[in-house]
Amino acid sequence: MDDVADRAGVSQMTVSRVMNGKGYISKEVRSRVETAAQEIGYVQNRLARSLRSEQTPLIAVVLPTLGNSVFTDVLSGITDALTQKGFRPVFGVTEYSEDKEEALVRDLLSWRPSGIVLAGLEHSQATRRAISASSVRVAEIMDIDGTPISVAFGMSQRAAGQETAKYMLANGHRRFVYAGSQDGRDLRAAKRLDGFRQVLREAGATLVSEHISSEPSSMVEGRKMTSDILSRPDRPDAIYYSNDDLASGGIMHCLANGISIPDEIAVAGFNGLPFLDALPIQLTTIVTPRYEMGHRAGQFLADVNATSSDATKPHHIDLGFTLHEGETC
Amino acid sequence: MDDVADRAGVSQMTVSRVMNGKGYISKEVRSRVETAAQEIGYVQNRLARSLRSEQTPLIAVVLPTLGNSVFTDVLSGITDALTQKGFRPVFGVTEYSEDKEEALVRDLLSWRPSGIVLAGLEHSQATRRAISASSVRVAEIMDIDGTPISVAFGMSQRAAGQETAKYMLANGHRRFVYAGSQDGRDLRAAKRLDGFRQVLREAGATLVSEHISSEPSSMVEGRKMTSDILSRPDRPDAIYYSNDDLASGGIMHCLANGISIPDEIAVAGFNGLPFLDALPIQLTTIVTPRYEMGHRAGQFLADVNATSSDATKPHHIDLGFTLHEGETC
DNA sequence: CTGAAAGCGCTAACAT
DNA sequence: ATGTTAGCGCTTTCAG
Repeated sequence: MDDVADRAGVSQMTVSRVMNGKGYISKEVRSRVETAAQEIGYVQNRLARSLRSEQTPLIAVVLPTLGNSVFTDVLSGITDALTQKGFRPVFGVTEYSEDKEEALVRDLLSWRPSGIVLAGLEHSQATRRAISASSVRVAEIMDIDGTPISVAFGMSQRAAGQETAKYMLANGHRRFVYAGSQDGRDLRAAKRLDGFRQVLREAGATLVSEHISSEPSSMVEGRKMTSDILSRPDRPDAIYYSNDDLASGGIMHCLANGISIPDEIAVAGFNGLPFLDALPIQLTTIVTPRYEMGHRAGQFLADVNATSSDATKPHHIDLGFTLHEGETC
Repeated sequence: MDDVADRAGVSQMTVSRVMNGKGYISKEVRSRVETAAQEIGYVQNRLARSLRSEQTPLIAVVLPTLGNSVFTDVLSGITDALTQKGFRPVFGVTEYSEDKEEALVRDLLSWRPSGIVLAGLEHSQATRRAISASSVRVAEIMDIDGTPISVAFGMSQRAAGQETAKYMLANGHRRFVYAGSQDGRDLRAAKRLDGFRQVLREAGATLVSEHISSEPSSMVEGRKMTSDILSRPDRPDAIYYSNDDLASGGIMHCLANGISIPDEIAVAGFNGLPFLDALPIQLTTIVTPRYEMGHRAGQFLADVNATSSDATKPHHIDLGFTLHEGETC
């Protein structure tokens, strides 16, 4: 900056003001400084700026995985919202581990980000402490069943499970199987299953069994699991999958083996991923506002005007979901 | 840090050494410092650290989009490699625009990252200048057809197109249609098409037409395009899609309309996405090392031992690809 | 409208 | 094995 100042014949402070568009600068000086900066290829050092000004345009983003399009959709929403306001996401993945989340949060907080995005509402005590000690603004996403640290942008996972169960029951199905993945480490899937179970119980229907694969969810895994489920003696009349990937794998299994859906077996998924529209048969699923959850969280954190240390008490913003009836139930 | 030092009864410098595990510290002092830090909930300020030490564990990542699983796979590879070595990705998306890439690179460079990942080999003059002026280490990914700035981890897009064409020709197809998306802004898809065309020309086969949708690629879009293509009078006997999303949409169209593949129409894609394995029919495609390209690039940039300002001249590392024959040709 | 001085929190370099 | 000094590049604050 000194070099630019020398070259433009002004003080370093004036250069700073020009670069940041702050304070009044005569047009003449401004253009001289801009030219000088251009000429020597000056690039601001944001580390210094952020250190001194005690604020960074950085938002920490902590997600369970990048291997599931659900989170890349969310990340996409966050990124778009942030980019628009000149913020940058800096992020890490937890692989669904609370310990890793804790370490990551601690590390990311050392960059003094002005905000942090967390997935879900369940975090270790230490994570919560670290966050509240740092006074970053927090946005939790995906879930609203529980108490947020500050603001949660999400939907009720439990209600999604309930609504799916109700719809399947309404269509006459009585004997169910649940198919999930990730060893059940996905807490939100667990909440959906919980809601699903509850409605079944109240209706006197049967949840024959719960299949939880240890693999990450994928179409291939869904196809495999479905093959297993359908080859057992206690064949159900409907399968509730923890998400669309698994469910569409199930559809593929049936398609490939001439099993008629929903006559021989009904299936339902969760998420409402775009590719479902391309399948030969429309999957019954819950459409979730993935991009929007990320986008809203990003907007919230990038909003400079919002009260910094929210005096408002923890609350959630329900972005809802819709049941896509489809043809598989 | 001063507070920690006071509490532990040592100098600030000692705290610094403990926090960073540098230099010799007696066990006694170390534990005193660690306790003190714990007690007051001390969190390093990496801005200050990076400013003073003139190095950051930050890697800038610039990708065209997050809306295509190809790039999220790559990002996943990058993230894994970086995380392992204590680096953090900070990133942005260009939406396939060179101008946005330029602005993004400039902005990200202001964080003084120690490395930057760029997609493809084509960048504006200004982008190249900004990068070379900053002395960050650069890794380009995806493509190797061209001259990298420094090191490229990728595969030959052109060769992929050529190999696909050869395989399809070998299977007796003669009249082709190409189906692409993104308004052709995807330069790598363009290179594949180029290789494809060339082989066709040499073999005297016909490229009946090229359909380029303005939408981002997706299964739904692929299904739509296929429907269009097959309803025209000059029906081809094979379709080469710019990627698997489009191609599997084509498969879905055929499946839903009782069109037999490859008898009535042959199809081929590109990428070898995992979900293909779940489809009722195996798509002929090129399997690309997406995660690996990201991972290798990440490892390279996070490798502290590597020569900083590579004296070595620009080169590429060919991670190759494999043709998955499948059943659709 | 512009400038001078001070200092953000840390670590490199040099003591001891 | 630990301490002292200086300064990274910027912005805050106060002057004019």
